[in-house]
Amino acid sequence: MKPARARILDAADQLMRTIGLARATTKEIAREAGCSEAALYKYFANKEDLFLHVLEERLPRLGPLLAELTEDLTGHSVEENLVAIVRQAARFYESSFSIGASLFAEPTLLRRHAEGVHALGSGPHKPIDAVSAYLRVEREAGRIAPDTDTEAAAALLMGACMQRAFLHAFPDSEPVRPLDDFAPALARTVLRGIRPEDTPAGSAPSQGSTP
Amino acid sequence: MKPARARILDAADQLMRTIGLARATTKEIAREAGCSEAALYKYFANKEDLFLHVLEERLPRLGPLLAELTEDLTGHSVEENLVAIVRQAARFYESSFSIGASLFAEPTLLRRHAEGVHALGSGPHKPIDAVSAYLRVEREAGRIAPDTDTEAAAALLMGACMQRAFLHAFPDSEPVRPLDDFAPALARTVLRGIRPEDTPAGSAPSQGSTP
DNA sequence: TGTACATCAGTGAACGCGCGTTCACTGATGTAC
DNA sequence: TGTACATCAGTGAACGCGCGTTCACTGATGTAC
Repeated sequence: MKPARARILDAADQLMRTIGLARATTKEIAREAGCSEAALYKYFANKEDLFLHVLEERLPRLGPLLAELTEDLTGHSVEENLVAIVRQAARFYESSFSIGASLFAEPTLLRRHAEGVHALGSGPHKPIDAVSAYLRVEREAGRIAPDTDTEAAAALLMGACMQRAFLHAFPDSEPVRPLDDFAPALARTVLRGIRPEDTPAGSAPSQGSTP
Repeated sequence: MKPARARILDAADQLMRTIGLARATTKEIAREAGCSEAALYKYFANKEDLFLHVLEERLPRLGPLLAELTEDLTGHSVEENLVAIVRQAARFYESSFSIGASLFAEPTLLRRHAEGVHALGSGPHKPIDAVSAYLRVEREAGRIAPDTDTEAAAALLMGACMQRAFLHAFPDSEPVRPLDDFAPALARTVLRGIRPEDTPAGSAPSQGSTP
C-alpha cells in the first residue's frame, strides 16, 4: 500500500476532478484516501496547503512537452513537428483544464498557486513561449517565412488546444474532434494559411484604401 | 434605485467576478445588494437558482458577435472581417472567462447551466461554429482557399482569443498583447500561413517518406 | 531472550463557526365604501 | 374625507447542518541493556 501522504494527494486530486473543488471536503478526501480526517493534518498544515501541494505535485508538468520540442528539430519537417506539438499540448490541457479552471472559484487559492508557479519560473504562458521559441529556430533556419509572427502562430496553436480541452470538459457538449484528425488539421492550416492559391505569396491580401 | 431583483443579480455577478464563486455567500450577496438575506429567497428558490439566473441573465451573449459576422460580409476584405471577429471574440471571452471557469469547481451547477444553455440551442462551441460558417461562405465565394478546413481555422482563432482571456485573468501574469496588435496578428497569420514565401502554393511542404 | 521505555503513524470524538434557509413579523401602499 | 381591511416588499432573529480543525489518546514498531 502506498504511503499515506501520497494516498491523500491522489485522493484530493481525484476528487477535484470528479466532484469538484467545492465538494472536495476533508471528510471526502479522508474517505477516498482510506484514513481519518485527522491524518490529513499530520501531513499538511491545513486544507489550502493540501490543495497547493496537489497542484504542485500532481498537475502534469509541461517539461516533457518542452523537451520534445527542443530536441530533434531538423530530423522532421516543420509540419511533422507541429503535429507532434499539438498532440502533446492537447493532451496536457485535457488533463489539467478542469482543475485549473476550478481555481477561479477561489481567487485566494489561485493567487497562492500563481505565486508558487511564478517562483518556479513557470506560468501558464510557458507553452506558448516554448512553441514561439521553437518557431523562431525554424525561422532562423529558413524553414518558415522570415516575417512569421511566431508569437501569434504559437498563440493560435496552443489556444486551439486549450479551447478543445474546455469543450471536452463541458457537459452535454458534442464530442470534440479526435486528436488524430485535429492535430494535422491545425498544423496544416497554420502552415499553409487559408488564402486562395492564386494569390501571389508576397502580396498582402488586403491593401486597405490605397487607390 | 433599481428593483431589488436586479440589484441581487448584479451583486451576485459582481461578487463571482471579484471574491469568487466559493466566497459569494448569501450574506455577502445581500450586503452588496443592500437588502437582507431573506430577501434573496423572495426572488429565487435557493442559492443555486440565483446563480443559474446570474449565468442566464448577466453573462454576455454572443448573439451580437454572430450578428456582426453574418451581415456586410463582402463589404470588407476577409482580413478586415477576421480582425473584427477576433476583436469581438477576445472581448467576449475576457468578460466571461473567470465566471465560466469557476463553474468547474461545482460540477452540479455546471451541469445545470449546460442543460439550460443546451435547451436554448446554444453552447460553448457556438462561437467556433459561427466563425466556421462565416468562413464557408467566404470559401464558396472563392475569397479563401477551396480546400480550407474552416473548422480548424475557426478553432485556431477562437482558441487563441479564449487562451488570451485566460492569461489575462491569471494573477501575476505578464500583461497580454494589446488587442490592437493581437487581432491583426492572428488574422494575418491565419490568412497567410507561416510557410516560406518560395514554397509553391499548391505543393505540400512535407511529403513524408516518398522517395 | 526478556523487559522497560521511546517513537511514531494514525484515530474517534468533539469543538465552534459560518453557511443556507425559514419563520413570524412589520410598515408602507393600495382599495372599498 | 375617514376608516377598515388587503396586499406586498422586505426584515431580524433564529434554526440545524456540515465544515475545517484540534485534542487526548492508542497500538504497533524500534531500541537499550
